Amino acid sequence: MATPRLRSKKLSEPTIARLPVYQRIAEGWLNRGDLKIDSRQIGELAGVTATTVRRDLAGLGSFGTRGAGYDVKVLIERIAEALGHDRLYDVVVLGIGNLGRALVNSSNFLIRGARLVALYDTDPNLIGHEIAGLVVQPLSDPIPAATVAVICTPADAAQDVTDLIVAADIHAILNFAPQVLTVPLGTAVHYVDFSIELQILMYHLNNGTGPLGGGLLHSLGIASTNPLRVS
Amino acid sequence: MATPRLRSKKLSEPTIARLPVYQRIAEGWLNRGDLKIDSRQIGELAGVTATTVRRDLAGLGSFGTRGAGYDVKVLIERIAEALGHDRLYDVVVLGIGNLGRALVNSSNFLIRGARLVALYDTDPNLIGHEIAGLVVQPLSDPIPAATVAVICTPADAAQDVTDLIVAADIHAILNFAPQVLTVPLGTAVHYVDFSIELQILMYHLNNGTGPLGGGLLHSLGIASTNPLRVS
DNA sequence: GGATGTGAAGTAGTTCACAGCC
DNA sequence: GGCTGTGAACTACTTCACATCC
Repeated sequence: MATPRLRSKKLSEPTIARLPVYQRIAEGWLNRGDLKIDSRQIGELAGVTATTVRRDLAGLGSFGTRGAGYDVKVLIERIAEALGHDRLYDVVVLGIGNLGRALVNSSNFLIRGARLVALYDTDPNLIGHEIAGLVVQPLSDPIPAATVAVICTPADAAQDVTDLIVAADIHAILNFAPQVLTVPLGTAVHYVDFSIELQILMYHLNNGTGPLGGGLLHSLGIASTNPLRVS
Repeated sequence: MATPRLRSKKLSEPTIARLPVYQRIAEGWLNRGDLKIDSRQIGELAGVTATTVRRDLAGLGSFGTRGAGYDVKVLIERIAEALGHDRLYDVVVLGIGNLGRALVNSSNFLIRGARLVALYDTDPNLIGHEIAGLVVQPLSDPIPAATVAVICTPADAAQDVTDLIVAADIHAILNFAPQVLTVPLGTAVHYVDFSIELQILMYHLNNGTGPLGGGLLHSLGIASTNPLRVS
């Protein structure tokens, strides 16, 4: 058996969002020389229950050893496979302002499998300059048929840029502009919106869910020094 | 009746994340002079169903008019109330690299109610410089008892900075560093992680859920040009 | 003993369908 | 007519509890 090359049937959306966190935890563990980790340890560090961790990982095929936990290296590898890190992804970034520069220069943004292939902007002062090893191009240049486009433009430019992206036959967009995009059916858009994150925190501050309750457990979870529940 | 000052009992986590999107849509509507909007229109622009919009808004008290929709101004105001925008939030930002600068200079990050009160960094070249109207301070300076702390440091500095934040009696943290934080029970941490967003898109690219399926409908939803389902 | 993996139960969120009101 | 607001049905996710295997 041993789970064939078939990309594990279908993972739930929350699971997909947690896998990169588990992977990062495992990498930290590996760097410190630990070769085994169990679901309780992962759960504590990720801010979720051990059961959730086991269910998530069970979805990638059974590779844990009962009584011992998971082999850290295998864990990292399995998550990489599940997320598709074994393929190569060409990424273009449009809008090289502060945010765009922060992203392309960040050692954490482009993980294994992702490769930056082009940068675009409209600012004449930026065009021609080399950033992160690439020369910033004007938006009038043709956009290559990359895998993922990242939008870091101001909100009012985001839709125009999106139209260019769609015309370039790119079907996945990561949008940092605070602007809902209109795209043809078949193009995936994922939104990252800083102010929304701040507003969610603000809501919880007002309603005790956060500071007083102690168990926020958001999208990616909350870590606490008393990881073991009072039970 | 008319919903008293009581902060609407309790909103679900997904609802809270959608409200800012509705609000932004309403603001765009208002800027274009439209004073009425209905749940179907909001839903199309936000990438969710009209029913979901109505349920979300019903949680803020019944202020829609049957047959007509919602008054845009009232809608904006009600969401602001629900999210607690009528209070004042002091925000400190720690780590003024590219990302920190992008945030504090962004017109979208600090919404009504949020006020930037201090910036911190360790880089001697930055300390003393004025950014976004504030002088960057060294981390050795005392941190004021603000409402929210935003961490934009590299991953390896994040935990140290967190300890300073906790010592300063701040109970809400927005963390942009790719690092799970350990905080005392009672401190809310919300994570924003760019590489995770990219990885989620990559997963969907591999599994057809995104580009081929057409209906991603992520955390914040996907917009499509054919908003009406083929039904 | 100890930790995985998983049916079964529980909980949360979404969608349906329609009564109620404008 | 049209659109809101909501009980009821459904779907998705999490947690419990335990059989299973090292």
